[in-house]
Amino acid sequence: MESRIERLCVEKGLKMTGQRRTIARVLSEATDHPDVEELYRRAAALDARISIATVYRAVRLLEEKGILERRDFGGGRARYEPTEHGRHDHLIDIDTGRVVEFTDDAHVAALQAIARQLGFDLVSHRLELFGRRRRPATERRAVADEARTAPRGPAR
Amino acid sequence: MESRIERLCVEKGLKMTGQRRTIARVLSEATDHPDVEELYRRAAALDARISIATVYRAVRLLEEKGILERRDFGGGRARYEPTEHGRHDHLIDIDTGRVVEFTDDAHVAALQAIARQLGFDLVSHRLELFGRRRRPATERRAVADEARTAPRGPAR
DNA sequence: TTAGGTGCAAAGGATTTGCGGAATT
DNA sequence: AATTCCGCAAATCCTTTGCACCTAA
Repeated sequence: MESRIERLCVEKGLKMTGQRRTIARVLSEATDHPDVEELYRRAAALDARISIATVYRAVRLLEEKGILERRDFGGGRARYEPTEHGRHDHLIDIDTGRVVEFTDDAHVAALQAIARQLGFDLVSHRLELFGRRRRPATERRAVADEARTAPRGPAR
Repeated sequence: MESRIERLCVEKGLKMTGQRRTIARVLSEATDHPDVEELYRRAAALDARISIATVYRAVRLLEEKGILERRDFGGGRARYEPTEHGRHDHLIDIDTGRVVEFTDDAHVAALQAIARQLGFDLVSHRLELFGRRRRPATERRAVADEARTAPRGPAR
């Protein structure tokens, strides 16, 4: 069967080789935000005759075509996700690196106002929250006690 | 005279060499967000016997000491600015690359609420706006007309 | 004196690219 | 058949590091 990303590739007039089909499938099935290395691993598991250079070329091409979006969550490597129509931002768990998506419709208007105030039209924005998982109530009390003694500064 | 950053270095117990003093001065005088290459250029102009490796080592050290903050505005290279107490975010002019700072105190509470709702405590965040300079009123009308005909999508 | 800094050049990690051969349209 | 793509290895770009030599404290 034809994956969603593959369909988009065809619409854009891209030549569909076996490798590209595999990469498209991996991307279509991904629910996370894999980096190139990870995409390569997943693609190679389905078809061993794929090189990482091809993966790099594919994500670059798909980004140019607007099918993929490149993200940078720190850590030096780019991460990718399929372009969606519903805009969303990301919260990164600083302990595990896990990424949670959320929508912030309520804020876009506020951001536009800020930009306008500075003399700009808002074209796009990047909002990332870095957080730490909250513990259950009992444990949370202990954490609060600890914090009162030695408050931790903002991390990064 | 002793620059502001140099004073902070001394407070942190760093050994003040000639190179480091020069870099501290360049940083103290910067009002923008230079990358390492640019810092190197400015420092070398004051003291030719500085190597770029030293600049890399200095910014890394100063970041660890909390004197500098590393920024990533895309483009592959890190950019630096002195740590300030008033928290601020950035608006990047997509046409010129110029960076404008603004404060967003009003939003922090809202961001905390979002994080909590997702089960996290907010540790820090990154907010960047990408915008385009607004034109004067007469010209703006023309732009609006144009937009009504062919609305432009969110850029990147 | 000595712990820490510096320059240089080599090493690293992520990403791109030149090239001859291969697969798609 | 023409165009586009692929694998491989070499090349690039930004950043870090090993080593032998300085220098602030």
